[in-house]
Amino acid sequence: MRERSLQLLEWYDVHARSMPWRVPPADRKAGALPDPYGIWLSEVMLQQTTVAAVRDYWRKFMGLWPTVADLAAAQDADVMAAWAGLGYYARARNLLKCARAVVADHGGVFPPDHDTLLTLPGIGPYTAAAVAAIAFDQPETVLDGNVERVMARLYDVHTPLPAAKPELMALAKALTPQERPGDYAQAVMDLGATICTPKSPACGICPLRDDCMARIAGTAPVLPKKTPKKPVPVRRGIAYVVRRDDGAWLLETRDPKGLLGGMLGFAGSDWSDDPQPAPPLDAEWQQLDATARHTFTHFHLELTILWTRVPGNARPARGHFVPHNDFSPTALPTVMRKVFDLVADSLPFG
DNA sequence: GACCCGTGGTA
DNA sequence: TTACCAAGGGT
Repeated sequence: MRERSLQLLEWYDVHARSMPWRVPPADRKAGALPDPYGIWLSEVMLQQTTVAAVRDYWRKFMGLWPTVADLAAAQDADVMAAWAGLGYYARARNLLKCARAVVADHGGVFPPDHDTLLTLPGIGPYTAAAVAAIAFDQPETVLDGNVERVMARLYDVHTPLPAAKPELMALAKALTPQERPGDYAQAVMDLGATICTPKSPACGICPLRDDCMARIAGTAPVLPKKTPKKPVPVRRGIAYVVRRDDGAWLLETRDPKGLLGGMLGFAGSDWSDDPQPAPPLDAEWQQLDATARHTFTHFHLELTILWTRVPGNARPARGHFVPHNDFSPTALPTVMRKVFDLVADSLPFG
């Protein structure tokens, strides 16, 4: 067991990917550790999200809020706007809750142990282990999609996910070394991301190829097995775009719970098989030729766009007018950004 | 365990 | 174009 983890660490010493939040293996071996705040921020952003998508957001957040105390003191709307486009917006809401809990309950310092980290909002089993291992070099075992795949192949596990998780966790734990656990955690994930990939794994250049039971059995490309997913339905809806004569846009902050919770958006109907009209004010609505299409995790959405212009004395039943100069489309979640772009492309007042 | 929750890249 | 997939967490 120890042999395999050492092979992986030697591979990582040469092939570690460079990331803005990462301390390279040479520096860690010399005793350097990363800022726990930056590691926590990166791990939350990386939940179900690719490294490529995270890089710029991480830099932006570190520039706007360099410490956990800065983030804890930020306005909710500013954080949600900065997160716009990254998805899974409950992460941003929990990010703020967590930062404020660290300041209020832990003296503004991230706790180093797994069990205490686990009590914080937005930190689950994976992120608690990742922060403990990467930021504090604790011998915790991370189990993410990469590690699941590497373990399933290394030991030729055919039990489908997610039922296989306990088994894969036990295998991953047995492989975790006491030396350099932080580098080891990152090494397994780098291996999964670059060599032991979901499709067409590069077994020929894998540092664990001689030990890999799935490679020997020829089953690596079909592992890990997964229980089939349900088909995603199509839902429809109506988006109402209102432009006031002075250029202001009618927007609303969505309910903090549920889909796109806490994010800015245009007023709209429900999203369902048979959406009911729900205009935010009385007006002569014009239908846009184009339809906004967007796919969420569990359904496809087709949005009909109705637009209108209203005078300065208009009083909407829902939402609020945002002056043209205060409005930034980048603060919108992607589906609302698509609506905005279609309106801007089709109408003279874009 | 089941379900909800975004987005962009890739084949 | 469709379907899968990515450093998961909350309920």
